Amino acid sequence: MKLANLIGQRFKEKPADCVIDSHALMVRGGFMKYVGNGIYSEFPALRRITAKIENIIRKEMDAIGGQEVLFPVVLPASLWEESGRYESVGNELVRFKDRNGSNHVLGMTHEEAAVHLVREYAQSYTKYPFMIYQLQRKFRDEARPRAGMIRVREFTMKDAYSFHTSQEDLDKYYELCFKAYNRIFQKAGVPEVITVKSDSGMMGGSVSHEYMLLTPVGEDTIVICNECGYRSNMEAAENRVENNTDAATAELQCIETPDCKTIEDVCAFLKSDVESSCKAVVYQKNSDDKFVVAFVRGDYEVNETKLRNLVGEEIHPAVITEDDCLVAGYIGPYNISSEAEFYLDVSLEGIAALVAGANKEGYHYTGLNLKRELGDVSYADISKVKEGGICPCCGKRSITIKRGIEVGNIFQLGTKYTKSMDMQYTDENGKSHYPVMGCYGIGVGRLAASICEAHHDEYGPVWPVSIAPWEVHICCLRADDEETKKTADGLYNSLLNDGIEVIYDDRKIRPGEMFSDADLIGAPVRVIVSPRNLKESSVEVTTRDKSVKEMVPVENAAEYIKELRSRLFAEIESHVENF
RNA sequence: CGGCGUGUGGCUCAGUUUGGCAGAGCGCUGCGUUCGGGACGCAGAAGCCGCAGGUUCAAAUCCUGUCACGCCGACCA
Repeated sequence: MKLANLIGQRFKEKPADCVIDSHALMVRGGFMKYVGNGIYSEFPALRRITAKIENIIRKEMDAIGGQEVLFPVVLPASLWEESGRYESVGNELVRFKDRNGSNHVLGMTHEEAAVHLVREYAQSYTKYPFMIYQLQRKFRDEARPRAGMIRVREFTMKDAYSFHTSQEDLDKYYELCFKAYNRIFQKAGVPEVITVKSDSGMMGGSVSHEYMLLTPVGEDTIVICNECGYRSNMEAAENRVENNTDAATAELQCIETPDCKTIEDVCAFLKSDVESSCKAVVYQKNSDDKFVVAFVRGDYEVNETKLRNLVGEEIHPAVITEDDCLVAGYIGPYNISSEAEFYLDVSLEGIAALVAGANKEGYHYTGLNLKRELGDVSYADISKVKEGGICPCCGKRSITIKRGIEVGNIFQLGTKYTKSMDMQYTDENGKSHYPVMGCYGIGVGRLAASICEAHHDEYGPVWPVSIAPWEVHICCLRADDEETKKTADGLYNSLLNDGIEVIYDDRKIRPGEMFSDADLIGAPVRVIVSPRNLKESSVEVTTRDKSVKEMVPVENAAEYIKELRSRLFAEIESHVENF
C-alpha cells in the first residue's frame, strides 16, 4: 500500500470534541470519522485493525469448538416478546414499525435469535454441548455515547452463545471460554487485560466476569486486592466493614441541629465522628414511586447496583417534596415513616452510639444504638468499597480502586432464555429439559480504541504488531532523489513479495510531515531510506516504541526487517497461555 | 431526563458585549525556493455564520422558537 493512495486524511490539530487521547489520535490519524452521535465510519487503516482483531477472535472461538453464524440486525418484536425483553428493556432497544405496521427491534444482543436458531436442531441430548458465535454490528441507543469509539451506539461485537445439558457442563465450558478470552487479549497485544467479577445486569444469570483494560479514563471502577488477587467491578464488589463494637453506648437523645442537611454539616455541628454517623440516601421504585431509603455509615457511599438487586426492581434517585412522608435532610432509621421501605448497610452494624436523622425537621438523634432501638434488624451490603478497605476474600486491608474499560464479558445465563422461549431437549430417558446457556461478548471497535488508549504516546498510537494496520512503514525521505527512490522501491517490493504488510510513503513531501504521519499511523516497524543513510549504504530501522534503532546495510535490510517482525510476533506469543 | 456549554470555509478558532463589506491560522489547487520532526514566498478556490420566524434602513451580532452536538449527572453493557 502506498501512503499516497491511503484513503483518510491525517492532520495536526486536535478536534474540539475529543476528550481522551485515543479518540483524538484515531480521528487525527485518519482511522475513523464521526458520522453522528455515537456513530462512526472506519477508514481503511482502522478497518485493517478491526479485521485482524476479528480474525484473532475467530481463531480462538473455533479452537474451543465454536461455529460461526450470522443473525439478522432487524428482529421481529415477537421474538423479544417471547423472552419478555420487548417490555423489560429500556430505550436503548430501538423499536420500530415496518410498512405493515408490525413491530421490530434492532438487535442489541442476540440471546433470542440464538435460541430461535437452534431450538429445533437441538431437541436431542446427543447434540449437546455446542457453541455458536457471530461477528456483527449492533445498535444500542445509549443515553450518552462518549470517548470516541469506546462508548458508541453502533458497533461491531463478537457474541457467542453456548448450550449445555447441565450446570456442570456449563461450568466446564465457561472455564474454557475464560481461557480462550485470555488468549484473545494476549494475542491482540494486551496481556495486561484482567478479569473481574461483575454484576449480571439486564442479561440475567448468576456467574459473570468482565475483561478490563486498566486505564485512568476507563468508565468502570474496579476493586483490586493487592494481597490475594481478588478483583471485582465496583458494582459487584462485596463491602466488608469492621466497627468497634466495644465502644461505650450512650443515652438516646433528640438534639436540635438547625440547617444541618448533610452528614458533614451534622458532624461538624455536633463535633462528632463521621464514622459513627448514619447517612440516608433516598430512592424511589420506578414502578410505583414508593420510597426506598438506604442507610449507610456517613463515610460510605451507596452502591446503587447492589441496592437495586436487593430491592428486586429498578429504582431512581428520589425527589422529596413537602408533603411526602420523609423529611429531607433529617431522615434516620429510628421512628421512620412506615410508608418507606428501608435498608441498613453492613457499615452500620455494631456501632454503639450513632448520630442519625430524627425524621423531624431540624433534629438528629445522638446515642442511637440500632440493636437497642430497633431490635434484631438485618444488615445488607449496599455500600461501595473504599480505597484501603477490607478484602472480602483474604480479610486484609489491602483494597485499591482503579479504573478500566470493559472490553469483554462472559456470563452464565442459566435457563432464563431457554425457559421463556420454550427450548427443550429430550434426555436419554425420554425426559424433557431446558438447556443451560452461557453467553460471551467482545466489543471489537472498543477493543481497538482501548488498545490505542493504553498504548500511545503524544504523537500517535503504538499498535501491537498483531493488530497493527501495517507491520512495516517505509519512509522514502527524498523521493526526488533517484538512488533513494530506487532503494526504497526495491525494499518495498522485496518485503511485499515476502508477504509482509507494508505501508510505503514515497510522497514528495518534507521529512517532518512524513515522520508525523508515520507516528499517527503507528506501524510497529519503521524504515527510513534517505540520501544521508545511503551515504553509508544503509537504511535506518526503528520500532514505533523506540526500543530498536539500527542502521542496517541496504543488502541486509529486507532480511533484518523480516527478522525484527518475527521477533515482535514472538514477543506477543510469549504472553499467550496454552490450554 | 436534569445542569452547564457550543454551533462561523474541510479542521482549529476570532468576530457577538456596543448591529454597519465575512476574518485568521492550518488544510486544499498552481508556481517557485527548500528538504532528517508538520519550512517559506507568490497566486488562487472554498462560507445559507445550525435552522425558522421577528425587530431594524441594515442582523453572524438583538429577540422568540427550534434543532444538533459536547461536557457533568441520571440511565445502561
